[in-house]
Amino acid sequence: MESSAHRILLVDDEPDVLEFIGYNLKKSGYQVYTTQNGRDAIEKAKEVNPHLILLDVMMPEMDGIETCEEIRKNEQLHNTIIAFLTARGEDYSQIAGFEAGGDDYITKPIKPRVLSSRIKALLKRYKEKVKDQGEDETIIKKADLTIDKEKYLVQKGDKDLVLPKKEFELLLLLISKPDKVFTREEIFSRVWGEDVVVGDRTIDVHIRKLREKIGGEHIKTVKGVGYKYVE
Amino acid sequence: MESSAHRILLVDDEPDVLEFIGYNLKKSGYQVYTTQNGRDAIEKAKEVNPHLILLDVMMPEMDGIETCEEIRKNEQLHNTIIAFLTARGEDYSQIAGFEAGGDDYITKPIKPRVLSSRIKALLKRYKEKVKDQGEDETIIKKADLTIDKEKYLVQKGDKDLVLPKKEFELLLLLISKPDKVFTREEIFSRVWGEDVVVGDRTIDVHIRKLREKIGGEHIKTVKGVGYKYVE
DNA sequence: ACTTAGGCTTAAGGCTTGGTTAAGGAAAAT
DNA sequence: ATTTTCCTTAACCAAGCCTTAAGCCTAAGT
Repeated sequence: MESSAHRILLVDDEPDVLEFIGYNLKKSGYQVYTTQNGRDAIEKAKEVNPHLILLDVMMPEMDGIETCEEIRKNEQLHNTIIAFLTARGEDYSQIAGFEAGGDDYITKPIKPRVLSSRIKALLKRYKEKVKDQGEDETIIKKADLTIDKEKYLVQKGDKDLVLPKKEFELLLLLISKPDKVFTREEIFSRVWGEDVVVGDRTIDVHIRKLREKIGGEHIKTVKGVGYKYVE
Repeated sequence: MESSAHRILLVDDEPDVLEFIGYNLKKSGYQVYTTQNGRDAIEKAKEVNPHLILLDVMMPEMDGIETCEEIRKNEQLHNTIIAFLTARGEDYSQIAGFEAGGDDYITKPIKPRVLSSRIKALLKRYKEKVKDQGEDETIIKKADLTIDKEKYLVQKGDKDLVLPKKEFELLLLLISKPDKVFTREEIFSRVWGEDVVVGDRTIDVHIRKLREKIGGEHIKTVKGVGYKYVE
């Protein structure tokens, strides 16, 4: 029973808080882990792969923001939901929190009832997040194309193609939802990342190379909107 | 591009504030509408159905709280996020604000960077709110028409039509409220954006092309007023 | 019947947007 | 250190969407 419950990692430097919140979470049926600082938190997170991390912002040595950024760097923990705990009135940290990749923000003092419903909502979101990416499948087949995420390999018919990273990821994105039009913005943010800035023509060039390799009929342009993959 | 961006309605009695914040929001890619008092705000809100309303608390005649309560009475605007703008230190108004149905509370003076990340978070919340209720549908069906926002595709009967961007968005707008008459102003503001200026005949031409493609019987002209979609 | 207001139609150009190519720099492989 | 591959940029080109302009049509008012 325990192992099927949701795992929550609780991080705060004050033992009283750990005690109090931890007790309430356990009572609600969660599997609770605790640490008292950021560094241990990262270790523990890698170890137990929690569904949700509750992270105090104000901690000595390594604060919550920093810890969050560190956690976000870990591929394995990509789906983990992170929520910050903070004292009322620290507006500033809220902003930093979202920028660091946090998903929510809970102000202390914490009322158990509030916390519990908030966490329920967060875990619901977790499920959706995971479902959206859905197919963790390493192999995708579409028409005459076979894509192997793990091996970074694409087969067209019976020919093997080796695509460079950017081209591969672009293809993967488009093919993940056939017929859906991806805007340039979407493509940038999913393939290049939020804060990388590259010129407008960069996508075109990659699209062109893809068309060259997998056949132009599959990738269609919707002018003024974006690109899509069709069978 | 315009109509697919998030719409923000900004309400403040000081033109300077409208100018400053408005400029920054536009730069961040939002579609911005402004009014200088509560009564106009309610009108504008009904018209453009914004995702987010930024509402100054201190305004002559009808203050932000009152405006908020009024807006909350409107069923159509039930999903709209409302955030208050207020000078630091007016703590009492914060409580009143939440009681009136506000979702957040932003203190002036406003730093652009702070505002932008705050708004990003708010709009994220909007999406969840809407998704929970299952709105924001990507597929709309009306009579013999099927419109797929995601695929940017219109099906009439069993024929696939690919509409250019402006035509597509125009159709989307009209069909979003069948039988409602959209004035030319409304259409300009929602499809072209607030600050784009184009001649009067432009809409006619697009309407004509739409009629040509989806059948003239669906789109009716109401002389002197505007256009509407009927079954 | 004439006038006028408002919308319809058409075609032509401008202008936005995407395609193409080549070249230079960065990164990785040898 | 050298070579090769990959990514990005820039310049130019092509396509077609968007807008405009001008004349036509219809309905309503004079």
